[in-house]
Amino acid sequence: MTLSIATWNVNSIKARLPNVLEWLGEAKPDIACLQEIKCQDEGFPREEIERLGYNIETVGQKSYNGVALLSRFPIEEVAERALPGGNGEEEQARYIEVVISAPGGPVRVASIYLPNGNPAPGPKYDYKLEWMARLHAHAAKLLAYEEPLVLAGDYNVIPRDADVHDPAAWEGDALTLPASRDAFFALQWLGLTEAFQHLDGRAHQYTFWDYQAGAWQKNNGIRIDHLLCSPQAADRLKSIEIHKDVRGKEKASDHVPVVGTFDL
DNA sequence: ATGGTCGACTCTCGA
Repeated sequence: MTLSIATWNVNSIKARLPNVLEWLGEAKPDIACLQEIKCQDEGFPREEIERLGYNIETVGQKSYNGVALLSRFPIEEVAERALPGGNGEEEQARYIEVVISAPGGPVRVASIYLPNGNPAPGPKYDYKLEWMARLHAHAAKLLAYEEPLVLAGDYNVIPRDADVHDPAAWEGDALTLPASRDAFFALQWLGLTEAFQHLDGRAHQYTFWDYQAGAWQKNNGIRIDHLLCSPQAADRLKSIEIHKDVRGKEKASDHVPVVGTFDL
């Protein structure tokens, strides 16, 4: 039994609905983690997506951020609607974690929109690092369950120089700063496996191309959308694919889907 | 080439 889990920063679900429906219809992921839905829960186009056979949970926010989780299989529990460890009130909509009743057994999946952090240094960068520290603490707790777990999303971290077209152009950016990379690798040292590097690892395989300056046409991209897997998920990971062609469509998001398949 | 991309929204910010 194969289970496919995708992540895609759609950059507004309303602006992207035709693209999202087309892609879901073709790729047919079992589970899809969406980021930057940029709408409140009541504004999410549920019916159109439910019609394709998905159960839906959202954590929305007006104008900015917002995450969603789509699943062909029942969502038996919404474990978290925010990343634990925050101080509540000004919480941004960047995290949802669910337990899905997949045919091969339960799988815990989170849709993650990690703060961008620019400009760095500054309060936005501090918030990014604080958020990553909270994610580290929460992931440590989840790993103790020793269950299949996939933390999928826009991490806003370029792991290696090989994951950016021009490392010099990104020097000093919050997506490549050593503290950002250190925090990202600290998640892996906990025991999480980054699916792309584990199975593929090729240089210059990107998941984001800026709208500006002809970045897509010049293939000036970066790889910032990742699947992090617990040992119980990584052991069953069979493939990882970046759906690059999606970036070339009309009205494309600046990110493309990344899809992992598992024998689960 | 005196602009340069998009999306949400009140007009300017975030990415």
